[in-house]
Amino acid sequence: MPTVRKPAATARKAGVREQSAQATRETLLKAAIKVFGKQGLNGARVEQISRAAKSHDRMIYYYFGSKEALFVAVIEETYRRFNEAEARLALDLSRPVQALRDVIAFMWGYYQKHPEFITLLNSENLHRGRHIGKSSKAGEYSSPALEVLSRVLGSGMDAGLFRLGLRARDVYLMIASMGYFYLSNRYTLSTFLGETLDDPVALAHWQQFITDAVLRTVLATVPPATS
Amino acid sequence: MPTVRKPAATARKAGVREQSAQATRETLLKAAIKVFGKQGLNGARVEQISRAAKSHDRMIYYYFGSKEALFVAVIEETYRRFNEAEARLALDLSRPVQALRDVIAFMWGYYQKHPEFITLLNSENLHRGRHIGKSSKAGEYSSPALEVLSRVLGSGMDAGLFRLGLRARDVYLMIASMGYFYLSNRYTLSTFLGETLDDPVALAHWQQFITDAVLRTVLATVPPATS
Amino acid sequence: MPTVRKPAATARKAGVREQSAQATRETLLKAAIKVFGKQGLNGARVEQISRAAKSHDRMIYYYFGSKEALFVAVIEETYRRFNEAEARLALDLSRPVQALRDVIAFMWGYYQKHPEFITLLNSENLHRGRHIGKSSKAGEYSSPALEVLSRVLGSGMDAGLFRLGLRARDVYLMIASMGYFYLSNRYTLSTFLGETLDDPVALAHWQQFITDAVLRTVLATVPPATS
Amino acid sequence: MPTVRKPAATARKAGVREQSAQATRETLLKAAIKVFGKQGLNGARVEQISRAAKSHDRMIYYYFGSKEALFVAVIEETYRRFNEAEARLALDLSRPVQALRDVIAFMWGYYQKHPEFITLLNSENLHRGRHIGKSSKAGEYSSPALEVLSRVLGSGMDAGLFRLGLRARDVYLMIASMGYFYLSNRYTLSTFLGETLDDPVALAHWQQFITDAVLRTVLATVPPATS
DNA sequence: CATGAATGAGCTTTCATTCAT
DNA sequence: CATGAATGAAAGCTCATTCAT
Repeated sequence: MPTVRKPAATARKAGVREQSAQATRETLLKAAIKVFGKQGLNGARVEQISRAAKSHDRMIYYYFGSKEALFVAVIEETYRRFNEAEARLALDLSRPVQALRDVIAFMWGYYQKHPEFITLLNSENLHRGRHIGKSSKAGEYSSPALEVLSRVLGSGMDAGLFRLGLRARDVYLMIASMGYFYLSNRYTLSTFLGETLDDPVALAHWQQFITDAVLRTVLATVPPATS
Repeated sequence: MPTVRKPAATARKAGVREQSAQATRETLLKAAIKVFGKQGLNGARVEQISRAAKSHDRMIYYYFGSKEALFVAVIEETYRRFNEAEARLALDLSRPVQALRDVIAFMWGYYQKHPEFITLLNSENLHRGRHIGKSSKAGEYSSPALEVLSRVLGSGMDAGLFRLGLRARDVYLMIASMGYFYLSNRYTLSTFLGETLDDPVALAHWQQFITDAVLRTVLATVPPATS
Repeated sequence: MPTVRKPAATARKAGVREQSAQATRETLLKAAIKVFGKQGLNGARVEQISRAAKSHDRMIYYYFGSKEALFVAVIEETYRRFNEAEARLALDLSRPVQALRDVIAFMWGYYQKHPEFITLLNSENLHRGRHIGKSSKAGEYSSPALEVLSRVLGSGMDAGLFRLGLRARDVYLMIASMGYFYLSNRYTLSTFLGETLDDPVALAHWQQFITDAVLRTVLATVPPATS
Repeated sequence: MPTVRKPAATARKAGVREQSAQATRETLLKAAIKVFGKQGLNGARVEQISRAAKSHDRMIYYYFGSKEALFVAVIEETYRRFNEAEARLALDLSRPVQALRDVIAFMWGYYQKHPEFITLLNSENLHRGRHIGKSSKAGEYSSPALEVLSRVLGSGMDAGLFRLGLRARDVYLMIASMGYFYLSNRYTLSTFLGETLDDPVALAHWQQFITDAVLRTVLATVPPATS
């Protein structure tokens, strides 16, 4: 079993060495996110990553132990970032409809800005979640957004705006589905639909449609036609 | 540059030989669908495929020219099957709501019965649609369902049941999204949501939710609470 | 799991291909015996072997699957050869003492002519017999010599020459010990004893001593001093 | 060329530092004996040793200069211990037969209690005694037991018990062979003989056999059957 | 004295592909 | 048409060793 170094947390002084060690590890991790996030686990090459980090293959094994372990670290970091971003989402619960629109906009935006997130999740699902399973942090991944969404829905129900009995999980999945799928599958969809999905107009239209669909699903009273 | 043989073209007599050749080709293709459909393009091994087909690596090169070309053939065949299945879908246009339910049930069912379809599309999208692009049959892939769905929506609108201005494409994407994403990402979602998505109850619930959401999005008049 | 080719035993005609394939496999095996037999499992390099066989690393994996599997094949082959040689040993059971001398001479000679045998056994014992354990032919390794020796001893006992109650196993071990140890450990022994063990005189003396010791151990009546 | 530090030589004050330095060196050496003694020179990993010593790779280079040099030190120390143990052997020369039995028992016991001794010697012989040759202490390795044994034999001869003309070296080699070989090769022998060699009964039997064989080889008059 | 970080050479192994009949 | 043998490039990984404090 390879020895994996976790940069010394116990170091008395945060000297130059530790900093640079941390830096190496982090540079590698960032490079790995980029490369894995473009090519998936299988497609990525260790050397590609180490080169992108201006380091050496060897360092990946020094800090992470194996390509797979690095991938696990990448998945963890990616989730962490996503959760962090979700946690930063400031919602005005007193205006449930707007809050819901904001959640949709956030997720749609996040997927667009972080294509590596999509690729990594696809790669991980190709492997049937094997690496998340291995992760010791698996428990911490549950979405803070779920809770927030739950509060949004609750406040909407209290206000009589949203229909009762809705589960945050379902609404969350709906929002995620519609955004994720569109972006993840845009290349085959392009061929299938015979049109571009990438241009700003198409993207805006789809955000509008998601929003519309979610609101119609959630609202107690049908809104008048929006488009 | 490898010479790719299309058996039918060169065979002198349409005899036993050609048949067995066709059979070999088809066995290889089927095996390739299975293997690519489980591991993706990168994860699949040429030998795995030839062994699954009880044939030899060499035959893959004989019939298809390269691993990638085989993958293209697999994608083509997979699309063909999907379109064929969609084409077989018999809808009663006089009952638009039921027809819509049937479309949803069909797609949800198809994804479930054909996990290789999902994996293949994911793999193809990972490669930004490179292989579909290479395919000469790219034009034939557009969904017959789209057209059917278009007619369903039209008939629903005519009957005053569905709201006007709906695009079949959007509704199709919505249905596809919600089914595909759920199944494709079930492993990471399981961790994320902290619950199983695979059991019959969960699956039935989600079909119900999709149906509900689509109907609410499409219907001119809000239905009373369904669940 | 790598696919290992066993050269087609089912080939109708032993054509050039099969012959050359067999040849490649055998050349690799012979080279492996030489290299493993000089450096042990750990010390040997795959490339060393393939180069010695004027073949390629790849071929080792083609025919044997892994370095370890090749080592297993080497151990098997080495045992096979040893057993074969033992089996060829023609003993005159009517002259038990001479027969015993012949067994001793044979084993002492075999160890000297086959230093790789010693090195391989040492390497295998370093690994606690792991590879022999893996071998499917493990059962076939028991020495034919044991049986022959058993008959020699029996006939000697019947003739009243050898003392009763002797076990062939013990005598065999004694002969093997004294020959094997001397040759296997000659380098450290040289230092330890401060003399050369390799020269013909020393070798002949030791054979004489082994013979003497074994006979004294075995004979019912003490022979007169031999040296 | 690495600078090898002999702590005692450079230490200014024979204070705490030197002691702890000596301690580190010794801990490393002990760990090295263990690891080399289990895996041989090739199989052992520098990191394994430093970890077993709760020290660092670097320290091995600091104190010994290289892995090989450490191995030399290990061989030296191992020989030293063996000689020391032999030297402690108290023999009653007035009872030559018993003294001989004691020598046999000692060596058989030592091999059993010190499997690392066997592995190290095997490893060293695999390398044709290269490291002992490098050792500056090579001269000191000759066995004190040889001399003792010589005296035992002499006194036995004087008493008319042992036959004349016996060389201590030969008897020593005989005793060593039969003990060492049995233990060193027990794994392959197990397979070869189809029986366990490790259990107490088998071990006791073999000690008995060695003793018997040695005595028969040495005694002037045949003893009556012992077993 | 001690230590974490870094390194490059080289190891075993894998893979898609082509050769030779 | 089919097949076993062969191949080279490169992948992931390991190791003893040295650097920089």
